[in-house]
This record gives sequence, C-alpha cells and structure tokens, in this order.
Amino acid sequence: MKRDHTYTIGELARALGVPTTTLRYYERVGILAPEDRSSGNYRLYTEATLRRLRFIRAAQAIGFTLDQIKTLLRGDDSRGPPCRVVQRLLEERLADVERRLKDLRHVQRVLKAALQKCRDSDADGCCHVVESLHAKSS
Amino acid sequence: MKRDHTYTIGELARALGVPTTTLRYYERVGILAPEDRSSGNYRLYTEATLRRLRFIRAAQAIGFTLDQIKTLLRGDDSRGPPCRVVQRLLEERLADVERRLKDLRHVQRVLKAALQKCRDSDADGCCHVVESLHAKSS
DNA sequence: ATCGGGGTTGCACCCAGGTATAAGGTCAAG
DNA sequence: CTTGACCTTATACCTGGGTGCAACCCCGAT
Repeated sequence: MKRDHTYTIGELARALGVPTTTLRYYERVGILAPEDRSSGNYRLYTEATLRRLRFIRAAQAIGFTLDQIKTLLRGDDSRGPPCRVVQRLLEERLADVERRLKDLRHVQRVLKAALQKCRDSDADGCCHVVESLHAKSS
Repeated sequence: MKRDHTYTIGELARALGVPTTTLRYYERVGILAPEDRSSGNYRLYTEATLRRLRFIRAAQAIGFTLDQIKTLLRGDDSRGPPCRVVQRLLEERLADVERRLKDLRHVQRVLKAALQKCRDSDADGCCHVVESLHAKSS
C-alpha cells in the first residue's frame, strides 16, 4: 500500500483526463478540495481525492448534477449516512432516466416518420417537414 | 377560410401556451417575426405565424436547437428548398437521439444495479453507492 | 541566473434559451 | 377621463458546468 502519495493538480488532472481548470472549479463550488497545500502553495491531492474525483465523474456520466453529487458524497463523508436521501436520489434519477427514455423513443418515431416522408417525396419539392413534425408529447 | 385574422402577442401566446416574453425573444434571435405592427405599434401576427410557431415548438420538443429550426424553416420559406440540408439535419438528429437512447439505457442499468445494492445492504451502513457507480460509457 | 513548464489568484466570459425589471405608451370599459 | 389590462422598449440577469485571460509565483535543469 502506497501511503502518503500526493498529486499536484496537473498530475491529478492527467490521471483522470480532467482539465486543471475544472479541478479548481470543483474546489470553488465546494465539491472537491485538495487535502493540503505544499510549501509553495500548490494544491496537494491524495489517493482519497483521486477516488472521490473518479466518483464525481462517474456520477456526472450518470446524469447527476454536481449538487446532487455533493449529497451523494455527504453520505460517504459522514458515516451514519443519509442513506435514505441517497436512495431517493438514485430513485429520482432512475425515474428521470426512464421518462427521458420514453420521450426519446417517441422522438425517434417522429423523426423516422419525417425522414420517411422526406424520402418518399424525393422528386417533388420534398421536405414537407414542416407539416410532418407533430410531436404531441415532449 | 378566415382570412386576415391577426393576433396580438398575448393572443398568440395564449393560443400556444408560450409566454409573450419568449415570443419577443424569438423575434430578437430572428426566428419568428410579427407580420406587421398596429397603429399603436403592437406586434400583429397572422395564421401563418401561428403555424410557424407551432412548428418551432414541435421541433424544439424533438430536440432541435433554434438555429437548426431556422434552417429547417428556410427550406419552407424559400421554396427551391435546401432539402438535402433538411434531410441531413433530420438524420443527424435521429443519430443523436439513438446515441442518447443507448447511453440512457446504460445509465438505467447502472442505476438499477446501484439501487439493488443499496436495498440489499439494508441493515448495515448501506449506501456503498460510491463504489457501485461504475459507468464506463457516458 | 535564467528559462520553461508547472503552479497561483481573481475576474470575465461562454453557451442556450430564456426570465426579470423598469419606465413608459395604448386601448376598451365603466 | 380614469382605471386596468395589455402592449412597448432597453437592459440586466439566470442556470450549469465550465473556459480564458492577465499577472504573478515556484521549481528543477541547464
């Protein structure tokens, strides 16, 4: 086990392919602080920060906002976790995703129909798109 | 056929459930202009504007940006349409939607797995969410 | 000692699609 | 002829997740 290994901001950035500016931004919005500062006032990060950052990026990919991710992480920081809160967040996100899936499937159908129309009326003026986009739901 | 019927901005807004401010915004960005002005300098819209607005909202619901919608509408305005352009826009949008569907299905799986884990480890500390979110793709 | 490639700060700006506010003009009904 | 609902303009601001810039500091190699 490597103990005490620290990263500068650039090293952390390279490790996860995140711009350094973004890491400073994360600090500004209070989601990812460096563990310490070097003698020369450089930010110093540890393995723990690395894991935290990895989680943040994964959660972002899932569609959580940084604010929500903060909440998810609070459950990690202060054990005696607001597990309920975390679970609710997951459930809400899942519900969102499923709504979104439904909507997108609808959109997919509409687009396919529009394209079909477009291709059918190839020769003539074509593109009666204006008439053919009738999405009833969002 | 009702000819010449005009709408004030408020009437148009009510007709489609769009705030008047948004209609003025649409004018600013050059996507929906009033046909004329009244003696008192009120914006006057016609049936044609109404149809155009309906299209705009439908296209937005499909996920097109206002810029893209402008392009779609250019094919409507100046006949001798850039039909190819319109078709390409539809195809690109469809491809986007399908990518997004794929991503969301992945997200759905990850969330379900995380929730399952959360529910399994009900009694203990619970919420090993931090470990369980491993979305490899966006 | 100096040079290049790090790092630090603060502040402004980007995107899209609006929303808010202020200060005033118009119009129909009572 | 006033009241109230509606309209006009201009300008600034909002959200989220950053990006860009200026001006300066730090550190290791030459």
